[in-house]
Amino acid sequence: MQSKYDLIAQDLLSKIKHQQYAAGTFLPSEKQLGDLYSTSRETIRKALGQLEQQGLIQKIRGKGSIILDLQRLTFPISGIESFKELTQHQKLVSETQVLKQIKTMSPSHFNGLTLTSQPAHYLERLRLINQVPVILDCDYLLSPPITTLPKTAGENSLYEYIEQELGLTISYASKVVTVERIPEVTAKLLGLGSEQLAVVVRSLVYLEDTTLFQLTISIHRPDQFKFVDFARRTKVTQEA
Amino acid sequence: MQSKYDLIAQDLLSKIKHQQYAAGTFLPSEKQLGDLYSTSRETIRKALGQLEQQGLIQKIRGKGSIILDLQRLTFPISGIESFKELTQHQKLVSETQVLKQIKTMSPSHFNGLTLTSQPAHYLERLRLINQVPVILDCDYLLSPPITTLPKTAGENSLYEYIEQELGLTISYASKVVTVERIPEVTAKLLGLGSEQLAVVVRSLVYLEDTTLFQLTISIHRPDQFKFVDFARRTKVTQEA
DNA sequence: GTATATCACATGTATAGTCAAGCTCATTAA
DNA sequence: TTAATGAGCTTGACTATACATGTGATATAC
Repeated sequence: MQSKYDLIAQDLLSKIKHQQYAAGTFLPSEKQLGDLYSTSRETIRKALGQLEQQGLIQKIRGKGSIILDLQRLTFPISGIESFKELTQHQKLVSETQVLKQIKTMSPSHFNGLTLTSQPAHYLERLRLINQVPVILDCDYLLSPPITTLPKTAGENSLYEYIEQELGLTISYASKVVTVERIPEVTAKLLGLGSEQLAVVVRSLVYLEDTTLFQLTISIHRPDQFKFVDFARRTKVTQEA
Repeated sequence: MQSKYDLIAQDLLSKIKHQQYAAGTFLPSEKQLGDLYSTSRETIRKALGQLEQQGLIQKIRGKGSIILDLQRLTFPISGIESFKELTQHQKLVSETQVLKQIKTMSPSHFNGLTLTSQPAHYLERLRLINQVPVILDCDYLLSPPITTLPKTAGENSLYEYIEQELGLTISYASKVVTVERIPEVTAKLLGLGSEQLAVVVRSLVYLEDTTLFQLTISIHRPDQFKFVDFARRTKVTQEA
């Protein structure tokens, strides 16, 4: 069940997308929205806080919440999204080829970290957009908590299987993006010549209870790679 | 002046960094923290919300707030940080060479967007870490709101000048990261051979009142490029 | 005419309270 | 012994209220 402020945030998002609220104009005031949705101002503020965090609106003290231009925020790979979710939003013709699916042990080193090696399902998938290979995804799905992994899960949406079928809640991820020379075998898979550079995204994905459940090495064709990010200047400094 | 929950968030962050609260353990409960800081539970919750957003803690319903491993979150280029802030956090020996500083007009096209061309200060700076060139930054600082730009601002911290001297508040940015072939001239500046790929980050940076004030093209040496991101799975879907 | 004061309204911060729901553990009942 | 219950903790959601502070327009005083 979703909370009231989640529903309001989604409703506002939908109204913004359908231009019932136009970019550059102000939303109704928090009080007015509270009356509209029959809720308190704090609940409205939580909904608006979500939209602000995602870069859909900008709150200005004493004035109101102005709607930002959505055009400038297309194709966000920021956040945690599955390939299926990503391509669906962009309405692209996508395809996934499962190259390998075996049981093995997870690597003990990742992103310069030492991890405990655990039983895992190893999954290798090639992603194509408009028949062109763009990404090679290599996943380790740790065996607790993911004990069984049907073949169809990899072909369809892995996250859909994990969240819908297994009832697990994916919570957060840390990612490291680098540019590296890749082995000739993988370069060929992506249709690249030898001695080529590729964008490598290494992710550690965690569940709600902070359990690590997925390690992913995602290799992108550099000429197809595009990463769009929205960032807010944080007040809390990271220094001592 | 900072708010109470900002101060609490910073205090908790500092205590986590200094391992007064160890990774993997739970923070005191919201009620206990409220007593500790002599404040209400809601105020504590706002502070904890900030820390959760930044990936420092994970809140678990019914249990508490668990402290995540900071080691796994080093070198975040996510967010909006100036080069100086970035290198200071990492305690790196950095240097900035101002290559060019002239008045010109801002480009009318950027990231596939059409913008209105405006008077601007154009700034070209080479960033070195440990005497090695790693980034070439090309900035357009729009003339309203940034009318005067002393030479020292570019050499020291540009954001310090904008925030401290001019009293402007930097609020948010949209970034697009791609990998591109770059002109031989710029490749030489970064110590790269010809026909080389580089990571190009194009940013639009805005003030609190949604005024665009900065356009940046940041060209990174691919072998030195590293982007670390923390992401939470969002509940609010971007689809219709 | 111009500057100032004021007022209405916007968001920001803080507090106190209520109820729901998840987790842990001890007690109880079968 | 085992299973169910419930107390007491936790966080999540929501409401109501108060006051501070920024914005903008109007009215007032000079």
